[in-house]
Amino acid sequence: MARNKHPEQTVKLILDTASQLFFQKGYDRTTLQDIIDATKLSKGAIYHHFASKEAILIAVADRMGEYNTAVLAEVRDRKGLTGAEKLREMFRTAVRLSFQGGIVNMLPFLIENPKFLALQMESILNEAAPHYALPVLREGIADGSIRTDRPEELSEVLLILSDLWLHPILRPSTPEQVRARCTFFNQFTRQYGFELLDEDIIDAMVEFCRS
Amino acid sequence: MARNKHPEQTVKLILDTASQLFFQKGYDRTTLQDIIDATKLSKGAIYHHFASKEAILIAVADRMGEYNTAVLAEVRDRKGLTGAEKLREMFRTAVRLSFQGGIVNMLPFLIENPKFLALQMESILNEAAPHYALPVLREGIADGSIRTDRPEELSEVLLILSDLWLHPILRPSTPEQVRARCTFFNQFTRQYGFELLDEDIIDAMVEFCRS
DNA sequence: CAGATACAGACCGGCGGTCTGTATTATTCT
DNA sequence: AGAATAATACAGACCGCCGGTCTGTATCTG
Repeated sequence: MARNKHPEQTVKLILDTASQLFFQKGYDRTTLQDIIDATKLSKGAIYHHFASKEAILIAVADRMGEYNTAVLAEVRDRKGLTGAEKLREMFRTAVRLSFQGGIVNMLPFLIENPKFLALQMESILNEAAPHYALPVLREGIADGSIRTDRPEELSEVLLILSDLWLHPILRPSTPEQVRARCTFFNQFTRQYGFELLDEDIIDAMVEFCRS
Repeated sequence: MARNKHPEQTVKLILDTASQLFFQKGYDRTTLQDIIDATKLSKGAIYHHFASKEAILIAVADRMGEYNTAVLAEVRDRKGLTGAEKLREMFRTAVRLSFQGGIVNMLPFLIENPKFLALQMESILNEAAPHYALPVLREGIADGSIRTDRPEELSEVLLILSDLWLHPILRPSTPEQVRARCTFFNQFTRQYGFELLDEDIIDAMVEFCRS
């Protein structure tokens, strides 16, 4: 085939295959030849759709990010919930997302490939915090379910702590450590009038650590 | 010269040159040829002292870490200070270290080279928190200058927040943002009975952001 | 004088990336 | 409508360079 009628399918194939390989072996250890072999495409095909190997990585990250933010946006725009309730729901879905299917398999990937860690920090501070957590915090302040005079900073700290500290994916932890961190996190948020982690989520995180 | 009487000097030369290059161009973009050109050594010499390019990076990181922890250990073991005072002193020296001479030049380096970011997170959670912040926190609890029932978690959160969130080095920030974050951070620690950032440090951070 | 040490530098496989070629589709012109 | 032309979607040979190895050699130590 020389001119495909549906090049988007080829792009999707490349992205799917590449992300799988990145997860398995890490970005550095995945060569273009690996992607070529797995997709049975040619080097020309891949470089026709992507400018570089790193462009593939960024596209993979973007696609993941878009899915996550779409889910978060849905919660943010839901009606009939207080700010605190929305925030709780966001955390629930974020944890659920990360555990089933999605980010779970990234364990070795994230560790092996710090480039992603940096991208994630960037997306936390430039996307998730200002566009998703912050408006919900503001709602919570308005409806009285959240108390703080610095929502901007609180939104950043909440996400930094949950993603980089609390989330057990990033490092090996014992169940006790996970529980202790969750308790501390709840103590922290209680200061602002709300609590995000209930027993269900904590159990899910603990359970994940066992495996 | 074929057999040097002081090979340690060669190692130091490699480490000094490499760290400088890593800072300037980032690890990935620094080639072994760059190091060879700058040191005027041969490839054989470098691979005689280091097993790989990454081994050089790790050695550079280790050397920096050793210097930092030595300074922190000195504060930790000082006599005649309360726990809260020691913690404050640790933060002061950490900021001072990072601004004058040391980590300042790492700005593009850390951003360009996420491998270091991962190493830093590891060292925060495995070294700095348990061995330096935690004992000081315990002292503070004993002498009444710090109040918390979860010193382990607090030590981790303090360092995560200060290093990855508060520290302006990692991302561009306006003076207002820096001040707001510092205020939030002080509000946070006040909850545990102490305050870490005084006007001097905040001014130093703001000043740094201008340049 | 016999290792062991501290280099020097040619050499190599493989990597990311480029470049040219070609088949197929879309567009334009008459 | 249909031929000419351009643009697209690949294929795959090719290239420069990079990290790493390997052999050779001069100097020091025991």
